Amino acid sequence: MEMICLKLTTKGRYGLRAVIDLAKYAKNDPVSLSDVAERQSISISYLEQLIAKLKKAGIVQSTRGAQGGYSLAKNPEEISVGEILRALEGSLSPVDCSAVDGEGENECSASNFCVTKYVWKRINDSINDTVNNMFLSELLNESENVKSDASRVEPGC
Amino acid sequence: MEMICLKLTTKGRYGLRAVIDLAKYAKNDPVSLSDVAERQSISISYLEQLIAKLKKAGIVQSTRGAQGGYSLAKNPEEISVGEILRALEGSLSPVDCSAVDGEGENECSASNFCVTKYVWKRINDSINDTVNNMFLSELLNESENVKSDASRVEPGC
DNA sequence: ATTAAATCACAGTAAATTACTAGGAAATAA
DNA sequence: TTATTTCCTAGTAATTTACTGTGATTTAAT
Repeated sequence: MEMICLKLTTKGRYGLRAVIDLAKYAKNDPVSLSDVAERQSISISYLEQLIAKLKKAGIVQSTRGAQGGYSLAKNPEEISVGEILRALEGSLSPVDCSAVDGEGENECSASNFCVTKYVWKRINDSINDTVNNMFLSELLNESENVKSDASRVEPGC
Repeated sequence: MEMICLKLTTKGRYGLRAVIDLAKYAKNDPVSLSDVAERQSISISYLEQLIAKLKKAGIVQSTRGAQGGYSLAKNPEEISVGEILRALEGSLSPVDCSAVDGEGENECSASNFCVTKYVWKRINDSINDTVNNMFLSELLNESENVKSDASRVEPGC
């Protein structure tokens, strides 16, 4: 299984905000990226690139043309934070040693085994356990516990 | 409490290898950085910068002059992977929103609360739980379960 | 049919970060 | 005194990030 890459870049941060925005505003009709961009203070061009990754991963769906836009492709309880971040950030491990995911191909040979691999694997596992078990629905609930528009954020958050 | 930054850079990767190297080879006398550098295939200049961070953090100690070098400043069971990585990588959170560590100063105001903060906090907590509870002694044990020199690694691992 | 609104695709680019290298000063054992 | 070592600071090439720009394609509304 693929692993996510941290520290998170704007791809992951902005992209997650965009997904949350869609979950809140695209319940009936799709919403245009310009709407999302304005609400989230992200440029449309950049958002386009992020949403393309999300679409490719089957997280959002699009309708083209006027009055078109984007909406979620699945129910919020079926979308994990893990799949969102992986779609946006790519499949990089904290370190680029494929031994970490146990696929064995480029794995360090037994005669040259790395202890540090053990560390990266433990870190990876804990990150993935966390994000694969957090679902968009949980975030929406969290945001409703707060009075104001929880999808609006300070720059950098 | 400070949080570590992932994806890990060469600072964290090389630095952890250097600490493991010291744990294995500097049991009696300090070992010089040139020895560590050769064993680990890392340039001395670069290692000097990394070891300076480790010294500042109280993880290693130095003896200057000829026949000098470095050794651990504490017992392996007292040195967590978390403190090693934080010393090397700095205090960055996955995202640069200080609300994550709960210090409150730059915290997003309640009227502008971010849901995403909740996500970063959960990720941070899981990473830190993991690395703060892994100790150098555990890595040394792991490495002894493998026949060959476990502190030698492939480049990139 | 035309137009306006939207997705889609791809190329380029300034700024920041990473991963080093270089040069030398200071300390100390032999 | 000399060789060996830590210590300190500055510089720099390569890479990555975080965008912007241009334009084609699709479609609803008029």
